[in-house]
Amino acid sequence: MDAIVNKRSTKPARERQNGIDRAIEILDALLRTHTPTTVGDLAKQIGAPRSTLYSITNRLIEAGILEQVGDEGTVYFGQTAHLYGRAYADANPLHRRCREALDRLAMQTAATAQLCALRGNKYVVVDTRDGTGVFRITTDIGVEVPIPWTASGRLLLDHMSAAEIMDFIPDEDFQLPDGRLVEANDFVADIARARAEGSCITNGLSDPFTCCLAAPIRDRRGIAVATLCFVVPVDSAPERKRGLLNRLVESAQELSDRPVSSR
Amino acid sequence: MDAIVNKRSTKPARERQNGIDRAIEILDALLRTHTPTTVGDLAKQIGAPRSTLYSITNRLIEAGILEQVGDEGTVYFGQTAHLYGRAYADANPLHRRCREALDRLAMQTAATAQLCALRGNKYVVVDTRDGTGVFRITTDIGVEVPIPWTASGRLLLDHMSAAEIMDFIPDEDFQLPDGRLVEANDFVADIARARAEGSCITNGLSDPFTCCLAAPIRDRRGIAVATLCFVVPVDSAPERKRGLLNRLVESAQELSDRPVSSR
DNA sequence: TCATTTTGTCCTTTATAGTGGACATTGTTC
DNA sequence: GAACAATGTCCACTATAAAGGACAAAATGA
Repeated sequence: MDAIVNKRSTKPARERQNGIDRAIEILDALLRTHTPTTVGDLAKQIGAPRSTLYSITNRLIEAGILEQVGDEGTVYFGQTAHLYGRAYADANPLHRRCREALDRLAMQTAATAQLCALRGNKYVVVDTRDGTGVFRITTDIGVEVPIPWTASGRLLLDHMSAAEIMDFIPDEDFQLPDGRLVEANDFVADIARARAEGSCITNGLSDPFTCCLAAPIRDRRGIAVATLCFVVPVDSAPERKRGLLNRLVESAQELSDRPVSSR
Repeated sequence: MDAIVNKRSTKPARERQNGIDRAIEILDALLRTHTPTTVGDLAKQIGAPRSTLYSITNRLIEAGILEQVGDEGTVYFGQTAHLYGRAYADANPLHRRCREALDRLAMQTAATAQLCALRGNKYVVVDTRDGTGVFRITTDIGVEVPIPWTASGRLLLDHMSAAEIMDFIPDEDFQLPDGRLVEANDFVADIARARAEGSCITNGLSDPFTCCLAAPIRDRRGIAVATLCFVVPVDSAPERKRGLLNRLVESAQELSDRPVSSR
């Protein structure tokens, strides 16, 4: 049990935690499990006293950030959390434009279109438009996934040196869900190739039946801050994949800031 | 979107506040102002020491719940807040179905369609599909509005007695933006009529140029937990308003059909 | 049926986080 | 250029919240 691993900031797990830290741990635990959870379970997961969690969850419930789900004992995100999130999405110009692009892409292609980004040293799906086809591939928004499992992840690291990359990614994240190991050298080479080509494709990487196509959205410094991504069955026709990738690259370039000419 | 009214305690304004309370005050202040704000401003708004807010905002920024906006000094909601909100919206079955209904309604009618609910003793827009017409009426999601200003508000209170209603709504909320006063008796009568008719229409109430049409989504106990709502120009043709209202009532009834609790 | 586990609440203790200053910078205004 | 207003950081003090149990009640299972 990897109880108190604070991902984003390496802070020494003290014996006595700050209430805000505890609250954040609760929220992140719920995001990770992606399902309503009892307070006792939460306490176990994050290694905190139950009494502490009861008082904090009650306060968060009172504020509407959490809600009691169903009739018994589990809590999950509440309506206030939704309002906070909408405030973010509405205020963030890049995010707004990406949403429109997703709408367009999903509408035109009937494939699952996603907006992806980093969260700490993991990959997350930030937004998605699920495709309409029979093979409706869906992904949970916000669930953290090891970067080497994804096409987007390769693009999102393409401003880093090999050393930085290896330092950034936890060793265990190179192991795929089926047990295979992604070789560090291959991974670094993948990233260089993705950067050179301005896109990335993976076939049956994190899942044997899916193909991921990704294109980077870059800020003015040229750093990939997010990716647009299609998820389609791995056996889709090559020309369809090519067509999808072209659309993706085009949209992602429109969303990118124009690069700043060297100083 | 629980039926039980979200009771957000009127804090006894102690001299020394809990960190979590402070954090919630920060988030709610940002939701209220609906714009990136400096830490100093936040401190002024919620009456807290700047040093405290700096430490709390920094922690929230570290967690991604807040983000620094632009290059200077202001903070606003961050990507993590968005992920929390999406987790809520995806997990809440009623919310999911309402989103689909909004899509349908907005698509078919080209009017602005909204999902509204109570938050404490205020009315908020929870979700919206902005219309495509020339008079594109938009509302900020999550901003609290006095209940008497709205058509939906009348439906959302229709399980309360007159005394409960008057106790629930702050006196000052009966004053409209233009200074007019909503008479308590009229308001209670409005609510009774809305309940009897199963819908509510207001013309030029909170804004002289808009007409609001609303229909209630009820839980199995018959309590209105949310409303579907159209916002159109006040001078729209009566037959159009009637048609919109019919669609609204129909959709809202479909959403009321099954029990709301998630299991 | 009894034995376990889980749940929610309550209490005491003590490490510490929120406070209210001070301080040096930086940005504004006149 | 001086006067003023914000910004971000730091520090010492002490009210208080997280901790760690204890407890009854409810749920679970054997």
